[in-house]
Amino acid sequence: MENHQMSSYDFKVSNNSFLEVKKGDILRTPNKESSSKKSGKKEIKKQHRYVFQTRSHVDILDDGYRWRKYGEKAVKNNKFPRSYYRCSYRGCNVKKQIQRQSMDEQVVVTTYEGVHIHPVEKSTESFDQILRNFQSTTMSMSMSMSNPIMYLQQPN
DNA sequence: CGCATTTGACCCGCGC
DNA sequence: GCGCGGGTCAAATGCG
Repeated sequence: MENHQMSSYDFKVSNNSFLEVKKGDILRTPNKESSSKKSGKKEIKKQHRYVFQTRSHVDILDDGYRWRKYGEKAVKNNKFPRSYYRCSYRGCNVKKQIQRQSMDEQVVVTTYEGVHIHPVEKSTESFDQILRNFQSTTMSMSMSMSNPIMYLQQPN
């Protein structure tokens, strides 16, 4: 269908759904570098941002970390609300937002923001494996391509 | 009883 | 300056 470059990975998931992973662009601080204004308030800038586009009927994907939901807001162009999660570990400011596409109810966009400062609590069956694979691949890809897109799908 | 979720209010940046 | 869209807070509630 799409004319994107796609790499196929086999991904074992408990469900019968296949995963379609899309790498978002790494957004860093634009022109503003938080010079003055409120000092000691929000020093945290967006460092890493991974955008996962998952095709599944469940929005909650267990990646091994414990998340605490802290908000939910509806976005303008989508009929489904967006959920905001945060890592429960103290000091770990990793955020995560989950949004379902209105066009395709099955498509769930998961956005990770930041890096964890602690190891994974639970042993994820395959998600952390795919995550690892995904990260290493996209890192090398992002250097050459500005818009790396990957598709992961599970064969039945 | 401790922790996660819920949900409306609040807040902030931006465009008009 | 105000309204809007998006992000976060926090009190109440729920649940194991």
